[in-house]
Amino acid sequence: MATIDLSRRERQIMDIIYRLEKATANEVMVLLPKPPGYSAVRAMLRILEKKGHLRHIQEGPRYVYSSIVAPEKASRSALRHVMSTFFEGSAAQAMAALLDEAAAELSAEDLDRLSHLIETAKSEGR
Amino acid sequence: MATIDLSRRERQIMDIIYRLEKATANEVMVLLPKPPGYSAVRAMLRILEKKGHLRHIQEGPRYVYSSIVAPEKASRSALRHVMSTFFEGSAAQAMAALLDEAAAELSAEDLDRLSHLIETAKSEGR
DNA sequence: TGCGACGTGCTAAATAATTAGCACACCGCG
DNA sequence: CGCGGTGTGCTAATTATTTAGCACGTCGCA
Repeated sequence: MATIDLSRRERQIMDIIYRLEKATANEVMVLLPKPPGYSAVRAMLRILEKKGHLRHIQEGPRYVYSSIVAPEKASRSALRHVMSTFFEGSAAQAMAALLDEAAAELSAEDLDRLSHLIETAKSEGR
Repeated sequence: MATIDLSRRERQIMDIIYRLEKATANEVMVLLPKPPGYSAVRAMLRILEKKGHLRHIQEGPRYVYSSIVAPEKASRSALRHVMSTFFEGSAAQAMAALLDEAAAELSAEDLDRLSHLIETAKSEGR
């Protein structure tokens, strides 16, 4: 169920596919650290599919792979994992760190939107 | 520089050590998924130390391992990694997801604190 | 038609990760 | 003392991962 029991290459490939949403063997290959040969990548994709992490559709002549679990769901468990590993499971701490880390790249609009989300959460939480 | 080129066991062990801040071989072992034998764990710790990911101090009769990079720094890059993998590099999107995912477990105080942090960020960002 | 570029699957070899085992040291205590 | 428990390091074997190679199919085009 989790990225926690994937091998190194498997994890690297899953990351790429999450980032791209869908990808061919070639696209995966070029993004891989220390890219192996083409058939190595294809073999890994086939393994990941057999293990139930990926599916493929045939698009024209080639396979396009995508994740079985919805990106949104995967992102949630990635966030949970970071929370539990580094922030004692606290979302508030994680958000604070995120805010601090990325403050420079957040626009005023981003911040307004976030304020608004928080206000909404407050009123719902009562 | 990142967890991205650790093997599966190495990653699992680093996660545990980040979570605990510091840990002995025994502590690591019991938390490991499908725990291997004791000497397997010690071997991995030694390898991680040699690779420069861990250091140890001798505490009484045994070694206590901790991360070389400060937990705070490690958490930042973990967050960045999640951001770039799942949220197109956007901290705002990541925070929104975090808020949504964990809304139920956030107290009113948490939310107030976050509002305040955001206000601060707004005024600084001008 | 027939060749080259590109796709696939499968398999076996090379490499890396993971593990257990042995040898030894130190301590506390009957 | 001397033995059991717990710690360490190192090494070699097992097991898993990762890779390249081969055989084959399809398409487009000279």
